[in-house]
Amino acid sequence: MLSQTTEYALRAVIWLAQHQGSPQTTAQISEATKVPISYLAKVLQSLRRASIVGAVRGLHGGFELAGSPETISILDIVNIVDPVPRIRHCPLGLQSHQGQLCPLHRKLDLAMEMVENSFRSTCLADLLNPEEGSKPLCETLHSIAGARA
Amino acid sequence: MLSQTTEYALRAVIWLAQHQGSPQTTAQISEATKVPISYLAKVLQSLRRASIVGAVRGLHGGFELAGSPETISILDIVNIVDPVPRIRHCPLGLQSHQGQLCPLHRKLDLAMEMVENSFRSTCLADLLNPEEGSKPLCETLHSIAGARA
DNA sequence: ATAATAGTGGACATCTGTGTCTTGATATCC
DNA sequence: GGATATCAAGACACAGATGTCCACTATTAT
Repeated sequence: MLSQTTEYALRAVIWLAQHQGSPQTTAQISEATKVPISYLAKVLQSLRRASIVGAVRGLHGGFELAGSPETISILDIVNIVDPVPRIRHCPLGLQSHQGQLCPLHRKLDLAMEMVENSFRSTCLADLLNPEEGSKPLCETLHSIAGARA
Repeated sequence: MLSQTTEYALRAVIWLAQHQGSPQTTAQISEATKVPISYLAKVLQSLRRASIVGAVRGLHGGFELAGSPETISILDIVNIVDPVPRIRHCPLGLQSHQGQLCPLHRKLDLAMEMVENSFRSTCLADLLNPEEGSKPLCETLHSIAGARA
């Protein structure tokens, strides 16, 4: 349903959101988020081309969030690596009922729409460790963040 | 998000729901639903093993719905061919916060839960051509059904 | 019985998502 | 300038989803 790549991309940007100000190397992000480093490099390239993250080359370089966690939504990330597959035309491909989906595809698309809306309404800031809230982050993201702070 | 196989399985069972009483051959279902016949045969086998459909062998054989369209939900079908991937444990696999998801995965799982609930609450009968309603089926399913009736 | 119809099962082929590796480009430090 | 650190890009490898094919079994009609 959600691709592995989507998981990876979201973990990476959340890590970056937690470490704004200092560029994070691919190796650092990989260690913290448990994403295979070679593959993470590719995912980060996609995010850079989409201007979600910025890259700083050379010593002390790395990646950093291009915008603010308040203005980047989950959907922004998802749309880059693996967009939600909305159903716009009859998948059987016939001509009649153009723009008019059958009950099955209407229902399926409605489910996709719900997912899309859910993703659109959640920004990265909503996913950071809320000090007031009672919900902890995943151990890795939390403890490593704490250990290095 | 939804696999091709899921699409195929749903098209097939809806066709069967529209043709209760007379077994439909793989060839008939394939033609009507535009699913590659060889692959459809495999999908139908999965559905048969799960007792969603019944198979009648030999001349005048085919497949027929095992239950009634009112009692079979979309989720029943989806669960057989490609279940909705709920997130039950932290995908990063660390021990602490067991049973406690981080905000990211809580959010993602919530989206999956919405999809699952939507599928659970819709039965095949809801997807058949509602004579009272204004929403037509996809052309193929509709017109071929009419042409053969 | 024989032939025709139709599902069953497994091997095989193809394509895409996932993941690795190597080489090169760019920036910093000394 | 040379050494080091780091991103950039593309070739290659692997696995699973998708799709095809064929030999086999079961049932029915004549």
